[in-house]
Amino acid sequence: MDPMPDTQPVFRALADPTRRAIIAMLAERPRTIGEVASAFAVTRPAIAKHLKILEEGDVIRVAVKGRERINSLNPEALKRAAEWLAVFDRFWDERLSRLKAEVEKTR
Amino acid sequence: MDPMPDTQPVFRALADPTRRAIIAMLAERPRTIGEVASAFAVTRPAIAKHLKILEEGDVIRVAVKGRERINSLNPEALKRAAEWLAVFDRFWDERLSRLKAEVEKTR
DNA sequence: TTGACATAAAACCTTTTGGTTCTATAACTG
DNA sequence: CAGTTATAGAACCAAAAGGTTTTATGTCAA
Repeated sequence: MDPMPDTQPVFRALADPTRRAIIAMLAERPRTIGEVASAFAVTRPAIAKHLKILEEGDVIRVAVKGRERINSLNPEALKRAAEWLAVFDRFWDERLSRLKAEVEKTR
Repeated sequence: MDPMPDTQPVFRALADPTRRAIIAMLAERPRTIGEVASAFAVTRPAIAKHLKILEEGDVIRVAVKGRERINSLNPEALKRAAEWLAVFDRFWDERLSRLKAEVEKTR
């Protein structure tokens, strides 16, 4: 009944406000776990767990560089969630929906 | 850091696959709790709880009619989640993002 | 008014979530 | 090599999530 079955990990990743804030941070630029953690009041392991969940949802990609793990945003995953929601676009903006369809077709 | 603070109830509502399926059902037409429940393997109270969470996120609106509660989709709430995600659009489709901005401006 | 029906509400249970602290391990750096 | 740094990982905890069953309650229909 869920129109797109593999959206679960993404929506799960998006469910927590700290994780959404991390997404916003990483949209700016890639960061190490330590850099991300220093921006929040919670402990490093807590942030590491959030990052793992984001990784499971493919919302972030991790590059191991020496002893550092550099986390960067993978916007494609967010696109999946956005597309799920786009199915309902017609209910609140018929016009935008048509434009979107046009763009999808012609690109 | 979360660009839009009151998105939490919506994203929370969207986090569960059963609730997303309910959203899809109600997009079709409004339904009573019983009607919704009959489409799932879980019990009626479980569905009632899901509907309450959807209501808390303002994703559905409830009209009490006699002994029935008629649940209908409120797409505006989904729009809020979609808009949060739209901030990241430019990362995966620069062109669509510009079109969207245009639509917002001229309507 | 009596029974069936739609839902509410309480009590309870198990698993997951989001967090902690403490202990390792591996990699740079002087 | 020695010390510091970046992260991993285990063990643990409280609260929330998702579910159940059982018990009420209000409403419709005969």
